[in-house]
Amino acid sequence: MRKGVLELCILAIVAKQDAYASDIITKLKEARLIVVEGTLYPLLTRLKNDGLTVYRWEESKSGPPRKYHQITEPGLKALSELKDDWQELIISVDKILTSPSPPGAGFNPTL
Amino acid sequence: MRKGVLELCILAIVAKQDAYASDIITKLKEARLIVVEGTLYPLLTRLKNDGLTVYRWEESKSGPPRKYHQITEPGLKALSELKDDWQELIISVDKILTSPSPPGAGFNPTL
DNA sequence: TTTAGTACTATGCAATACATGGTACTAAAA
DNA sequence: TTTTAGTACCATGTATTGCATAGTACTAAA
Repeated sequence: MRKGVLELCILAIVAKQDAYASDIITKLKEARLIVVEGTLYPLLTRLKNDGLTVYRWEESKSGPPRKYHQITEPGLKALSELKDDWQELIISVDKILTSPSPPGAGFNPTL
Repeated sequence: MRKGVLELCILAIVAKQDAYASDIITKLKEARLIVVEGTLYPLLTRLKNDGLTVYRWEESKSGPPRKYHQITEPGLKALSELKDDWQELIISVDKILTSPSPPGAGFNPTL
């Protein structure tokens, strides 16, 4: 139901600019979404295996080479669909949370 | 991360009025959230085991007795916290989706 | 007596997110 | 030179969540 929110965020990030894992974690953290390596790496592998992203290696002056992830055409399409799903979920939950209480509800002498 | 959206919806529904399983499925469906029995019953059991709801049996004229679920004080507290979490998640995802692209992003001659 | 409708329950599976630990490269400190 | 710290990628196991499937049990109508 609420499947793929993290996927949505990561696709959105790499759609804006190619990024490697630490980049992505930093950007998620800036939005107060705490994600750790153990979550992110398998997810990036999944996105690649599904053809939604590709990557290239780039050397770094301060450590091992970096895997820069880049979105593909199918990735852009998936991103668009995930955005729509997300908006629909927000609307659905909002309906539940704001729907009016029927008369008499909330009176629970036995609680 | 996005843990407990269904839990939020179900707590919100029973907080408004005591309900049994088919009631809840109907109300979720009205908000375009499709949930089946196999998902709902274990979740209702979990809520009860966590002390967030209690239930009472009521006889029915058309079938077996119904288990009416009712929210408890801890349940109301949990509902309030889940609502806050949900709002924060919406804000976080929105930040990711609307954050500005850095200069040069989107120019990918190798894609 | 059988069939249909309603409602609750049990079991197993797949996906998601996390914890944990490991590998490997660079550069600075001992 | 060797050790330590920092950066970055990867693998494995586990808990939770949600779903599929199948089964049980009660009532009422055919």
